[in-house]
Amino acid sequence: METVSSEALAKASGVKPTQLRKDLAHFGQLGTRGLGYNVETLSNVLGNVLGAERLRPVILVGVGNLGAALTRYGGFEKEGFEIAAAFDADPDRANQRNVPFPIRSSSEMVDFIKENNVKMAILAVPAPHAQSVANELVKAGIQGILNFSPTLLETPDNVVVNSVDLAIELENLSYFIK
Amino acid sequence: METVSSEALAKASGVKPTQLRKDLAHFGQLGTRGLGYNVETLSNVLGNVLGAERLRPVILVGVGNLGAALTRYGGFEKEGFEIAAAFDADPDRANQRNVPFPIRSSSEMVDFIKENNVKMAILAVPAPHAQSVANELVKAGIQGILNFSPTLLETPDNVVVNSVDLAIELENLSYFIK
DNA sequence: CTGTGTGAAGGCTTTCACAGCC
DNA sequence: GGCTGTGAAAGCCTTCACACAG
Repeated sequence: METVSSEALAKASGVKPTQLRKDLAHFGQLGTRGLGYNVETLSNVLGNVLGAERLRPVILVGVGNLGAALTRYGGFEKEGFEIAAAFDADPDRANQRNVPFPIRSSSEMVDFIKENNVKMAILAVPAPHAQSVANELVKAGIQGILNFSPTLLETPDNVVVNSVDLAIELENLSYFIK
Repeated sequence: METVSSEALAKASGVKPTQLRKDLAHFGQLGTRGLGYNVETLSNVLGNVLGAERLRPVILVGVGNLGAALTRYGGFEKEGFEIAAAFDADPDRANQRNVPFPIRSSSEMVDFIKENNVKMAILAVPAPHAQSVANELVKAGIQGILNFSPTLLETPDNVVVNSVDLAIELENLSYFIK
């Protein structure tokens, strides 16, 4: 399969063909009229746009129930992310959750971030600690935080936060039912 | 604290005061000019809107890494949801994850949904099984699915799907970094 | 003839400005 | 005077219609 149409891509991703074309047009003239998009070219361009050409290191902070599940999740590698290290305030407790790699003490976190030039962190600590840990992350040079705690994080403008609140996601659903 | 201003609520939730007022106005004349919103009244009205006045039962389907973490997550009760039951294709394997309540076999799922009039399901099965399990859920009467598998679920129009793809959430973040 | 790229139109959401009520 | 409710304006995103290239 050499080429693919906006129609096929749209169906696969659940949007309308025009939408997809408009969006792709943002990144240049990617398609060929009458033919569609060259699969390899498109894949490369999007890879660049998303920064997926290299394996991007991410750290996990907080190895409780959810954090431990994330280490075993496996879906991140597929998208080009690698959990470079996991940190917990109590590594011994966290190590009992048979996580596939060693868990370090939070005290080593800042140094690790700086030494390995890590830019992204997954934050899965209890809500009361989320803000203070986020502050540490920011100070250490983290630029993006995927936040799983039900907290509104305050960060400088140059730090991006993406929050996933599982209870709120259920609430969203619930609103539309009956 | 009897009343609260749109400004205070806005700061707490990370939106602008005008935004918040416009949104609340959708549900009627909730505030008092010059005073703000009565906390109790507002809480009751929003509770009704969101259907939070009663504990809404939800079932969990798929008790793997992520599913098990969700059972221990605890944040759902706070929003008025109760995991009424958990199902897995292999309950024995799943039971080893020390989940706080018994896990039933998938074969009992459809009956349970019908008997208990369950309307919402959390779907945390491996991607290859997501669609077929979703089909079963829909047939049994489920109206809302919180989908954690990286799959585009096909469902009838009267069934609402809210998908959370953890890898994509990281990807979103990544796009904004450097 | 097929299927992309794109200006224009349309629709939706946010913000503004201020009238109106406590 | 303080703070909500709301029409109007602005901004943003989606959809349409079609020109144009292969």
